[in-house]
Amino acid sequence: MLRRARAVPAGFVTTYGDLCPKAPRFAGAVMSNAGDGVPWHRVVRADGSLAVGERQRRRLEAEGVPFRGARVEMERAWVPAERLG
DNA sequence: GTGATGACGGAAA
DNA sequence: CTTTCCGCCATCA
Repeated sequence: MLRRARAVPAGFVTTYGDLCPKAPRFAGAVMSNAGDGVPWHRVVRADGSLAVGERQRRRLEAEGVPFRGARVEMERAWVPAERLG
């Protein structure tokens, strides 16, 4: 799970549901626990909205993640967890 | 063992 | 498109 999160390249994002389809909430809890060492900012909700806050958005924009209003353009930035490895 | 909660997701109105 | 409601599995009190 965390392995996938780490495999997400800069400029792209994945979703909690991708990392843990059976318990997406659990994925979030794990990320929080993981803290640093994982690009947690590249993990967003399935609809592209952010879960953490402004901090996350800044990081994503800095990496060139396309935004549409308050949400990420999943069509462009979403990389399915399956493709990570 | 039980009940409540959460960095979520999908369906319905 | 937005707002509501229920289900999911693991943790914690």
